[in-house]
Amino acid sequence: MAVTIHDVAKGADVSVSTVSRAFTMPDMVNAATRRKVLQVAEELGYQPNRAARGLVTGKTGNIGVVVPDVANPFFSAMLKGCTARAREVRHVVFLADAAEDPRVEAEVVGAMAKQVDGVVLCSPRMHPDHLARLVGTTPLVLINRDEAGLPAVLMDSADGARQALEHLAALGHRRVAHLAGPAASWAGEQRLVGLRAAAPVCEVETIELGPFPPTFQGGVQAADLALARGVTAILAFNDLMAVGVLNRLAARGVAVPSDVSVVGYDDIEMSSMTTVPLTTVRMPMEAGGRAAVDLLLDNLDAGADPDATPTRRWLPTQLIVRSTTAPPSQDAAARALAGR
Amino acid sequence: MAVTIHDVAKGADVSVSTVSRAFTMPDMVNAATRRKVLQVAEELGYQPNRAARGLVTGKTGNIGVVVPDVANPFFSAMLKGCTARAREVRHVVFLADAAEDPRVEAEVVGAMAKQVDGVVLCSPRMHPDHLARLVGTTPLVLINRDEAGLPAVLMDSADGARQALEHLAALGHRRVAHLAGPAASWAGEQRLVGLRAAAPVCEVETIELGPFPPTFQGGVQAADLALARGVTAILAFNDLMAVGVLNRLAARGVAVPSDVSVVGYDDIEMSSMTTVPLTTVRMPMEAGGRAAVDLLLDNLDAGADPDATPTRRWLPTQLIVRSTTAPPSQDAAARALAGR
DNA sequence: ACACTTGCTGCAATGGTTTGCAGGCTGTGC
DNA sequence: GCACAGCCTGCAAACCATTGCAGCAAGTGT
Repeated sequence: MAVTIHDVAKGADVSVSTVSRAFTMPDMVNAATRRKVLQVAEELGYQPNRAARGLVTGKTGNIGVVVPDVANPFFSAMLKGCTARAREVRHVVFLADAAEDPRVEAEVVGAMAKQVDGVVLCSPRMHPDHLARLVGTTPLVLINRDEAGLPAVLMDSADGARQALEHLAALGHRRVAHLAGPAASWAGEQRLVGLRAAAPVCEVETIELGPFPPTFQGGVQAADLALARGVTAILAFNDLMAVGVLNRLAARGVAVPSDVSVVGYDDIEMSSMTTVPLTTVRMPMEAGGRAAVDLLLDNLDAGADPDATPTRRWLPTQLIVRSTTAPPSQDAAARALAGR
Repeated sequence: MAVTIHDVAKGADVSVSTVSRAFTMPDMVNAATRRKVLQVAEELGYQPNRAARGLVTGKTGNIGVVVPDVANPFFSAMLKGCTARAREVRHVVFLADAAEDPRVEAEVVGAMAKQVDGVVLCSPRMHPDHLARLVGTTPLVLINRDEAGLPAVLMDSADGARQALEHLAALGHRRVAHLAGPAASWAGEQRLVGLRAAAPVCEVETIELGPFPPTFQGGVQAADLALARGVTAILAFNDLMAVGVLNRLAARGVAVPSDVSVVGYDDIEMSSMTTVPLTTVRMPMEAGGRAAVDLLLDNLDAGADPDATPTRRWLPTQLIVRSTTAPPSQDAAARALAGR
């Protein structure tokens, strides 16, 4: 049924080798022959079977991507970057959704390992030991996790935290809550180190709350706790949580940004669509996806070359100031000062 | 590097045939032998190369999924359904993002055709002719598009429109705007037919506006047009647009739902997170993805069996009433009656 | 003791592609 | 007219797994 290289060979009256070369090493075949082959291939709608190629060359032209949850806008944006870049370099992507389960993460890379040239692991939650067992199975690139000798694309979350805190400090906030996400999150850790480093120099007191689930509901839940600590500003683990905070605040009648300022992380699409658009630290999600496939491919080319191997690629983050941050009102500031 | 069936065979001191059978036809091999083989395989971390299997059996255990845009929550939910179901039936998915470009759609299915058992096309925008050319290349299943003899999973958008309109009519609305999405959308057409059928029986006058881009901005833009026509309710093509409408309405100081009611379609996550939660027609996106892979697999099993082939699978839609719909205020109703 | 069935196992062919090697043809320089 | 180089091209092996067929040993029935 499907048209193979043999059909093309027959049609162009050459051997399969020639057809193969016409595609993969064009200047080794006579121009006229090549034209003929390509034309026949076109007519027949022939496309080489990458799987078969993979068997012999070890390079399939496929790359795998594993995400904890495709439906999470943070990861779907990242995935978008991966697919877009992959297409540009004529690769195809294998996708696996780990359903937020660390065990399936390991399992799925096993399932695709043989069919891909390498795998991009987006914010893997899996245990370091499991990760270690995967090394050697297939080339790996991590996004937002820094482990052993593995190449990784890292977003400068710590610096993002600094930017956010400086912004709040400049507005006059002196007491701000930080809502942590999942305990196992590398990005979360980074934010904490950034925050702790910046707090003294900004002269602001930070109240660390959490961990909370990094969801809308997590934000709703956290908002009340933050409020109880009498802060004038809230730094949420991500935009989803920030939106939850916003909602809860509105429900309780506290005005944003006059009573309380709110800052998120990520800058997902939704952030600019809220009734009062969200100030947030933009994470370069799509760029991260692109960078990861580039890194993967670079490492593949480098081959066994020992000194050209694993690298980290740092991507900058940037504070996007919108409308949920402003100087605290007199009242709010006073209450915060009272430390209530 | 990678461990092959030969390594296992050597390790277990049997032939490759036996190893192969131990995996694919377990009861054809002696229990003791099988145990040994499986154990060695486990130790070595062996996983069969599905690509190689595909070459000889014609069944790779991979399925392809093509979406117009992974970052669109509607499609990422659908994709989630596909990956989840695929995993349950021990398949792996190939993903392609067509970047909303009808031409890439065709191209990418070509690129994966040989490596997958079949392809799920989510709301393909491509021209019927191109679609026709793809048939025969590889088994296909459509989601939200009804074409020629192709198997498809269809969501009952028309009925959703009816539900929405009946709801509004019952609340007392007599003049409602419908904001159309992209002209080429099958779902969009369906909604219109549902709407036009329901309007007379509900005794409501519908104002058809559009097409608009199915985005937040599209909604912002459309809101003013709808307002100018003096309607008391707005039916938006999807939730993204509905949120845009909500935003614009808020900006212009018109109260939702007292002045104007708003209804969306899809029920993406965001819909329940808006300051006033959105009433919307839920589309079973994840279920649609799951149904599509089931349909694909069923058709594959049916094989060439001619009467067991293409089918349509209809999925119901359901109105989710939240807080953006209510009876129109006296004022609003009067203005609408005046037809302004 | 014999023929026959049953249950396992191995051999070898198969699938689509790439690639090292060798062979053929043409052209060049003397 | 000859040797030699340079282009092209084809042959055949290799990659990893599956599967029809045949072989072999043990068990069954008489």
